[in-house]
Amino acid sequence: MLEITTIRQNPSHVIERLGAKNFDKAAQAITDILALDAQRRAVQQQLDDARNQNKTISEQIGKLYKQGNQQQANELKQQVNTINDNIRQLEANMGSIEQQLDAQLVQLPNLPHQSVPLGKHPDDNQVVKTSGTVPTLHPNAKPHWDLVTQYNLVNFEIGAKITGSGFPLYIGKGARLQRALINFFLDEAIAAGYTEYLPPHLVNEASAYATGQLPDKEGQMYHATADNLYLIPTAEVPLTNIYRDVILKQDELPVKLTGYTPCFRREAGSHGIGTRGLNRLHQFDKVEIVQIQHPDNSYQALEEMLQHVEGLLTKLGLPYRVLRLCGGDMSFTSALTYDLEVFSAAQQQWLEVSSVSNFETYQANRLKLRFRDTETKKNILAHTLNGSALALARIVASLLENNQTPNGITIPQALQKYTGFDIID
RNA sequence: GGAGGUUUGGCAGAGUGGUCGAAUGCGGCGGUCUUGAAAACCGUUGUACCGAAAGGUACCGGGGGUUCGAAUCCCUCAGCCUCCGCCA
Repeated sequence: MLEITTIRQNPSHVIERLGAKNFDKAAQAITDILALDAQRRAVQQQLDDARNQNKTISEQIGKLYKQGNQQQANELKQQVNTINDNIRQLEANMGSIEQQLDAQLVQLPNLPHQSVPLGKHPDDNQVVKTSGTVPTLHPNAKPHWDLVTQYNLVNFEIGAKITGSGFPLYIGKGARLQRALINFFLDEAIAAGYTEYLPPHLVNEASAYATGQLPDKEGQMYHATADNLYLIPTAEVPLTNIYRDVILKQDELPVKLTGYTPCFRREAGSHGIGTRGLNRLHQFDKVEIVQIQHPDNSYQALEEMLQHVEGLLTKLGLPYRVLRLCGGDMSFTSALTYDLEVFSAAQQQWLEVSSVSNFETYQANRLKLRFRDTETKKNILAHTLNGSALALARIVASLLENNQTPNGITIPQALQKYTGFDIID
């Protein structure tokens, strides 16, 4: 959520930046918000005054009772009753204003960073780098959804029988490859200074709200209604919520966390081309990296995280490209996002395997995640960042496709000590 | 799932209706003393909102209620602890 002070101090800048994110009616929204903000402050002043009167007189009543002066005390009670009627009205007023203000603020997306390219569609994303070479496949090369059947690595039909479509069943070397990738990614993150966590896979409403899944993306999460818990769509939610309502010491920054979790996404309404096989699932595995940073360092940290993910792809020998997302394609909560896509040679398609974002203070504001500035002694909202490092299913898809040979599918060198085998045949 | 207990500031721990935002201790920060450190002593030490400031308001697990007045009484929800049941 944007900070009200930012809006108050520089409304025209906010409107301009919201425009860069293709947010309609930014000017109207900001006008409404400023009006509500002014109302809120005026009403609060009145409320504070009224409460002060209540307190002062109540103290007097206490003293009068001690002196045994019942009659005068009763007179004052009448006065307080009138004040209390006023307080009740002001409170109701205040509640409604705050509700409206909150409803408006929650609808504002984060402001995009200056370097974010303008645009509305994925075509407007900027390719900032392309790396690695696309392999030349043999004549009988197949897309991964055929390979997994040929080598009995994944069975979608049985997954569908057990649960439903989009819940694959990994088998034998297919399952071991998943496990190997998870361990590889976690070890790499630990080596880069991240602390490993194994968080809960269901979260409560407050957590989902704090990282921005609620209220915007309600329908995209699985909801366990009996207990009002949500299945996590990404480890970002539990990992970032570790630091909800926390005030860090400045020297505790940066905080670097990593964790593996399965991720659950309803992906309501998305079917068809580009969703075959492992390309798009309701459940997939992912290792996430999260950083909590001083505002001065967050963009440098973003570049480091990008490099970390690039390093993983390089070690796996996968051709990839880095996109800087345009305003229209970025997530609601992000200020700057890099997407990393690998080229899956048999389906001749770029697959998004990672998204690395700086949220600046947008999440921290909802989380109430701050640090105490050693100089000014003030509590300042921290910057939060996260990235996939990496999402497994699509990595598996491209590994299988790109590394297939007439004799089997080869395992990248870096992964072999984790898999315990070097070929799937 | 059943029964009981508990939830107060960074931590420990008082407070059971009237200057309580909250005693005291520990910890933290600043200072005196010291060659330096420790000890001792003195001071200071929660968060948020409104306000130019003075100052004001809210917060004692969350929400609601009673009262002129609630950390304190009532209702309700949640967390933690103990015992029982069930169970990987």
